[in-house]
Amino acid sequence: MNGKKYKLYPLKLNHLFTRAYRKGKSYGSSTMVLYVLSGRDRDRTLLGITVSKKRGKAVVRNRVKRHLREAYRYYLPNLKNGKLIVIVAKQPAVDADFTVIRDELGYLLGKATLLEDSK
RNA sequence: CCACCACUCCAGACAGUCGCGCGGAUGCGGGCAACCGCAAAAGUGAGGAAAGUCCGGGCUCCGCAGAGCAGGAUAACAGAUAACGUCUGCCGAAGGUGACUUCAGGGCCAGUGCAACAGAGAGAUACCGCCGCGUUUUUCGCGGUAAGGGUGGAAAGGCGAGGUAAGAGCUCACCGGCGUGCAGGAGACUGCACGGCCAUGUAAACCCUAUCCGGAGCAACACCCACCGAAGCGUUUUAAGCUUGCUCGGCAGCUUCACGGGUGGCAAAGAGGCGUGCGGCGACGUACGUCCAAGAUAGAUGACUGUCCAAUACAGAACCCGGCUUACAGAAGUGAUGGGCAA
RNA sequence: GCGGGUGUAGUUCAAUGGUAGAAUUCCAGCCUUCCAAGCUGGCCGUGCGGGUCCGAUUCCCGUCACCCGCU
Repeated sequence: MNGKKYKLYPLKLNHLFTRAYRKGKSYGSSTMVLYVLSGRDRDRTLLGITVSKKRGKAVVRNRVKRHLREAYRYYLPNLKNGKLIVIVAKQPAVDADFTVIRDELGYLLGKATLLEDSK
């Protein structure tokens, strides 16, 4: 961590979500789908998380969102800047263990070449 | 000890590292302005159901809710409450050996409707049968009858006696229902006496009776900065629009399309919790003392490690309260009931 | 968050409180050299749990699922 703070910037605007779905490259695994697009801001990478109401009730959706956010935070120090990332949770993510979600997210981020020199 | 009943309470704890929302001492920067951005110390951060949105309020606006009709809700009685469809007590009914539990529990003796099929007949009857008379070999015809058979969820109030050709509330006793009177009770109701009458079921069928209800909802609404668009109707009687579904009455604006941002509302404090005293069978009221810090706006609680533990179920605040209903792993406690054993 | 609506056969729809029906699908048979079409027959049920009623798709309560409108 070497003392430096890495802040998580949320992606909130609807049109950015729509653009990520339409124009972004997608990478899938069993628990989630990753949409990646180059953003306008060079210094920040924005993260949006989507958990559909079909996945469960409020408690379930919140838990999935927290797991995804925490997993994202785990890779944050090695992440490239200037991207838009949208993570869509799939049904198996509801019952998945956190370590599984973390490993799959790492696999997808590597596949999308978003990680700088992996330590 | 076993079984069962009622009620109360908890909803994993502690430590460490990283992370999130609110908060902003303080510092830096931006904007014409409202204000915004960045860093950040202290402090602080979901529930008993936060849920379903089924009721009742607060609050806000429309508006002046003014009249009538329609419509909706509730339903023994008395109380509690801001209010309620909630709660308490009590009456009645049903269940349980019992502690106790459950009940949409007003009115078909106001009126109307419906009761399929079966059955002779569903508030109106005679199929079989019984009895009498005529005929007479049986049979058949006429009359009487509702005790018996059969059908049905329900069949002329039930049962016994008298009575009769056979029978029948035809008469009588008891019971049930209704009415009147008297007594008790705050009342529902209970008890007793007398009396006409027998009156099927269904009001979660229409309906009647009593009581209550203006409409919309924080995406309400107010303010600030920017923008000040288009079309249609109306301001003239009508028509159209809004006001409640309709009529009268009222309003001067209304409808459709297009369309930025921020602040307040909104959060530490109220019909608040706990304790004690007093009043009340109780719901609850009252006096005193004491306690209280979520406030997001794509929406904050997670990850890892260790210890303890019987174990973590149902589940995430979105203007705020009082209830109801539904979901739920378990843990703890209090009181009562029935049975067994021992003293 | 608020307001409103709908659940009937695999599908699209009916049904005054009185045996849940039609079309289509599917299956079997007939017809045909075979297939299609046609003809005949059959299978398939009221979202779920209670209540009222003699009897509930229908009436009442609860619950679940789905859909629509309002930023």
